[in-house]
Amino acid sequence: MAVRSKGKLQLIEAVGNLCRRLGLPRTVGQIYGLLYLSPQALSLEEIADGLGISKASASTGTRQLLSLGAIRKVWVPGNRRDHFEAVPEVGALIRNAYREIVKPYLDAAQHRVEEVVSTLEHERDQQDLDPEDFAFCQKRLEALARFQKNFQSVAPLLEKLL
Amino acid sequence: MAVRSKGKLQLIEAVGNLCRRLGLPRTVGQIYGLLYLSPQALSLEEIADGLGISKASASTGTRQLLSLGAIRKVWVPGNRRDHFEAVPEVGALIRNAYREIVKPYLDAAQHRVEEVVSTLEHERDQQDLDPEDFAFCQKRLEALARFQKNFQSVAPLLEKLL
DNA sequence: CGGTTCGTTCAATACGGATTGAACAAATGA
DNA sequence: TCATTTGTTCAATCCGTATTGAACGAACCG
Repeated sequence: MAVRSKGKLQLIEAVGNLCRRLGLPRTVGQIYGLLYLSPQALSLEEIADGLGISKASASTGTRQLLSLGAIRKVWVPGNRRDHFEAVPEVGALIRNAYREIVKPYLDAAQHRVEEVVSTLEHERDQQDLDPEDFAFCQKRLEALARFQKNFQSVAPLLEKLL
Repeated sequence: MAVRSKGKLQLIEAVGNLCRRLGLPRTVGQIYGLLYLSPQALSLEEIADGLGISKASASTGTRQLLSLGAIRKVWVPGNRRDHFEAVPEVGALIRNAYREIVKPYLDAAQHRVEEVVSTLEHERDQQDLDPEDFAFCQKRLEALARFQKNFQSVAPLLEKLL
């Protein structure tokens, strides 16, 4: 049965839009919003009906949310279906997302900048890159690496504060 | 003339991908990457040629970057064309983006949560929402508002550290 | 004034990824 | 064992938006 409450729909829509901004499917946010305001755990079918989306979307959406640690699968006695409930600690979710997604990305980025520098060095040695041009790029890339390093050093503190 | 250096292309691609993740057009990131590693300011046509994109894309892309404060328009003596250079202080760019984009969004979100609560109160009063259900939602939304408030209070500190 | 050179705008297209329907697999119960 | 319920997978579709070509306007030059 579709969600009737106008207020709940407002929140569901808002979380959906937030997820879209963050590069996640809108349905993922909608599912989390629905569960966040649901006193009982909901089955896949209840989620799909509640939001007016397909069972397939509900299935993939819940799986993404599970892998993000944003929802939990709970067992409802006397019921074969899977049921889901929201993990309501939003701060913990963000900390986790940082550790699992942002942090690894930043580490990879650091490495990528180093690769670029060594590629440029190689090109300079092969006379494929003007030395002056190289010097300029090196300066810029070093500044970038400095920034990244500084960012990574304050990140743990930041993680605590959330 | 298209960019030849493999190293520069690596960085251009990386910044393009980063922008895509952030919900910005890939070309915007590519333009910034190109300018970030360019000793001289470049004209629109040089940007378009260098990246193999259309003049139209270069035009809209530079405008977005200008509005973000990520590039500057510079005047090159004896040349009618507009020229662009990167603002290389990445930290300042991020701080600015936070102030201009993230902060306003968070403020609006705070307000939106309050709206949801009042909508739900109204629905409860109209017997459209079960009182127990309402109480649960209220609890959840209050927790959410608390989190937002806490986040906004540490944000200024965070801004300093970057 | 024409004729060029530039930059912007906008309707049309292209593209990536979200969403879905249908087929499938797994588990349950008669 | 077969029928039913439930969840997943995947190719096909849909949709939003990035990108483009072409037309336009503005500034400049002879």
